[in-house]
Amino acid sequence: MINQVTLVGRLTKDPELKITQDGIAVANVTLAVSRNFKNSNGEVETDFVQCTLWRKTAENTVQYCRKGTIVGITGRIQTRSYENHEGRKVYVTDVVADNVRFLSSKPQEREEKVIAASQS
Amino acid sequence: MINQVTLVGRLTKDPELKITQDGIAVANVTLAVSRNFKNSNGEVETDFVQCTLWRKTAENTVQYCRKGTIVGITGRIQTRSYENHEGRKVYVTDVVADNVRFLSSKPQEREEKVIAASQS
Amino acid sequence: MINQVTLVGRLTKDPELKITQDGIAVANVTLAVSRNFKNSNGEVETDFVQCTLWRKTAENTVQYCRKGTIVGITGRIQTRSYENHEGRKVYVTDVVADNVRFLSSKPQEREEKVIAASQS
Amino acid sequence: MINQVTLVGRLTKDPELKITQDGIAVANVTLAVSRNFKNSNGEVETDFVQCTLWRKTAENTVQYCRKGTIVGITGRIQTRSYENHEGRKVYVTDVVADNVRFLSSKPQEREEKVIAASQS
DNA sequence: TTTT
DNA sequence: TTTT
Repeated sequence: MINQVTLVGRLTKDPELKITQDGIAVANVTLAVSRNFKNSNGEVETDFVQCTLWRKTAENTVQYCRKGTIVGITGRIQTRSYENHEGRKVYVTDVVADNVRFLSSKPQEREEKVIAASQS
Repeated sequence: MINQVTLVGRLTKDPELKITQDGIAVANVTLAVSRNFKNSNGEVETDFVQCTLWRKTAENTVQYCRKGTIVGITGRIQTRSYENHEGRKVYVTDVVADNVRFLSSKPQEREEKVIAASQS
Repeated sequence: MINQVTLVGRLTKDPELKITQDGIAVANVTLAVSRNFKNSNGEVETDFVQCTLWRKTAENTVQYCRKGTIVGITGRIQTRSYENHEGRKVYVTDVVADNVRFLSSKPQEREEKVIAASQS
Repeated sequence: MINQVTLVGRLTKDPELKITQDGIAVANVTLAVSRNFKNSNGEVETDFVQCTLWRKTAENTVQYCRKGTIVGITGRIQTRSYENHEGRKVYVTDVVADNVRFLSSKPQEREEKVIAASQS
């Protein structure tokens, strides 16, 4: 069967690396994907799509991308469920990336931004 | 920006037509998409993906498809949010179809199944 | 950058396995993909798309598929060029598969068909 | 059946508008799509994919894009055939776009470049 | 809440 | 919880 997703959009935040209990690198990012048509109010709507990146893909994205970077992601849709603190089953759907491409010109390094911030 | 999904899988239920307050036909279906590799326990895992179909697409799917029909869907991922009865914001993610293709041999009509059931 | 193709269609012929000079298995197949709208003459048009399968993917397809089998292929578009016998450069475009899924019910074995043919 | 292509790459030339005999706008462009892995010589290979754009899509692309612009195209693969001047059948495969997105920062206007050229 |  |  086929489950294939292609996204191009902007990162809504600086991506952050987490490490699972098994020592595997992960990053959860959300992509802002603006549509190319306007709704009845003349506004461009944008979809916000959650994505999960693993290992090298996560590490590279955290290293090379920032809030606002345009990124191309291919992967598949996945729904996981867990029990919340009230014992209710909660469903979470996201795109598990198998590939991430960096499409916008190299963003500022974090260091530079920190310096810039400390000077303003 | 790009937000493009292609799915091929089986309907987990007979699809049902609903009509919105504005008189528009909708159907919510879920697709069982088995992966083509096995997990560490040697089992084929399957992803369950929720899809929303509108108008003619909804009507045709309800008319021609049944539980188990193999269906190809193209569309885009969308996340909506609403407040649940406890006033908490709940996020729901699904695929809004722009096209549905019927890929398995014509399934039994509902009538036939009712007859078959009443005879067994 | 992104180069991603998803096809679902029928094999136009029984697939055949070839072996390259380096001993690698290949199969060249063409997929008949009918469109889901009619042209101005009320006919459903169909696109014929050439695909190249390598190694295990080629072997499995040759083993499990026949003319008419519905198959889902994901891959990328590639253009190769070569000089023909007249020294003219010829360009050939096809889809290099990274994945093939078998979507139609198991087709007849070749042996069975041979037997059937010899009995008719 | 399904025939779906997603490309992100750079235009190899300034796109040009042509008008068919029926008065319809067309543009033929080719996209340079670099792969994200290296071949055995350590080089990044790039695929060159021909695309055909129609009407508004053609007009907008010619107006807003230049050689080098990063562009996202969705569409379907199509093979046409024609007889060449020697009476031989020639097959041409390209991607017929149903959507084009402009992904790189606004490129220079053609006028500006002409001015710049005339001043250097 | 899951399909063959 | 949202990006330019």
